[in-house]
Amino acid sequence: MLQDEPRYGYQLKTEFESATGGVWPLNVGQVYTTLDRLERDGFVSMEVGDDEQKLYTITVKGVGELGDWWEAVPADDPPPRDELMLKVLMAIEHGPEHALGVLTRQRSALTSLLQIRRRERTPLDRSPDSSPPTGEALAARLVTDALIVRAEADLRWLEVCEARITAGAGPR
Amino acid sequence: MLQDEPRYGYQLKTEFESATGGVWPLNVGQVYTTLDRLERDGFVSMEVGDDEQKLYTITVKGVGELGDWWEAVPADDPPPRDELMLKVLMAIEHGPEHALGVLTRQRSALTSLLQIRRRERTPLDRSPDSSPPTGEALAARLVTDALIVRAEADLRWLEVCEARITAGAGPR
DNA sequence: CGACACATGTAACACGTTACATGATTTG
DNA sequence: CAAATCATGTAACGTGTTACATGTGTCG
Repeated sequence: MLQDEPRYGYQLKTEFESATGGVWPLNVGQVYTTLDRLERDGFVSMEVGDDEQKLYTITVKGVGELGDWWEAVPADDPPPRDELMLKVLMAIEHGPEHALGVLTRQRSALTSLLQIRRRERTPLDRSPDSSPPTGEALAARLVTDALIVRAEADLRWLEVCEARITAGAGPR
Repeated sequence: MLQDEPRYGYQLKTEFESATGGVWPLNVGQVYTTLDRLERDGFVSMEVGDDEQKLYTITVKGVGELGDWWEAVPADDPPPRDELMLKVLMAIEHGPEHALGVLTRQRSALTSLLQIRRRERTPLDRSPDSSPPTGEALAARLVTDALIVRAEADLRWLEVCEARITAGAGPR
């Protein structure tokens, strides 16, 4: 956001929340601690205006870092410790029976969660001439879409796991 | 793991790594700090054997907590702060042109990453009578599967984002 | 005999996060 | 005038993570 133009701390909070469709509430305090740390590392600089309020500006170093961030694809080596994966792997370690129990429970929980999310997904593109969503509505919609797509992926993965486990444990 | 039977700290490290197919290396030090914290919270208890070595046992309280964990589906409210989502939403905030650039770059990066992973996926189920993978091999395979499925989901999502943005910015 | 696995820990840091405290300005 | 919004911060905590230090046993 600072790349756009300098901002106040509080402003960053409100704009962040509107940019993310209100799904990610942000404690203001965290904005200030983060800004302090960014300043410590030389990524932003701060100046106090006549009104005692603090304007934060991104530095050259900060712009460079940001450029890298825009390009970077979220790292994967080692793969991020994911709770679901961990849970399934540990369940397997615990024995196939236990693993199957955990898997089916996770699967049914995820299925109903998915249905809820599909229903929650704002159905705003009914008529063909309705204007596409913008701003906060768009952001909220995209987040929901992402959560749905990810849940579907997890579900598919759980099915793969079940298949592999029954294949390994059943007919042997 | 402790639910199975009491273990040494070092043992937890090695077993964790083998249970996760070697994809998640674990600093031993972390095992001990974590065990200390678990003991502090009353989830495990420790006793020193005659050989000066420390055996960690799960407590009743710990078993209860673990039971909850097995059942729980990874929380989602508010949705986890995800780097990719954040990046896309911030790119949109920055303007459609910038967003499209970021999106296509992310998409191509993810596509090639996906191809690499698909190739890396150990093709061990060639012959129909080969025994299914077990232990470490199974774990490693499942992790790869998960990463692939998730990457596919991210890719689909990126396409949805592109569609919505071009629909919102192009013909308007 | 030297390297490696086994085994245990400590100190320190960064980061995300929250609870709390304070004051100015705007608006119903 | 009271409540909400704007605006700024601090102290503290928990956790993930690493670097470092130390010692025993075993095996080629």
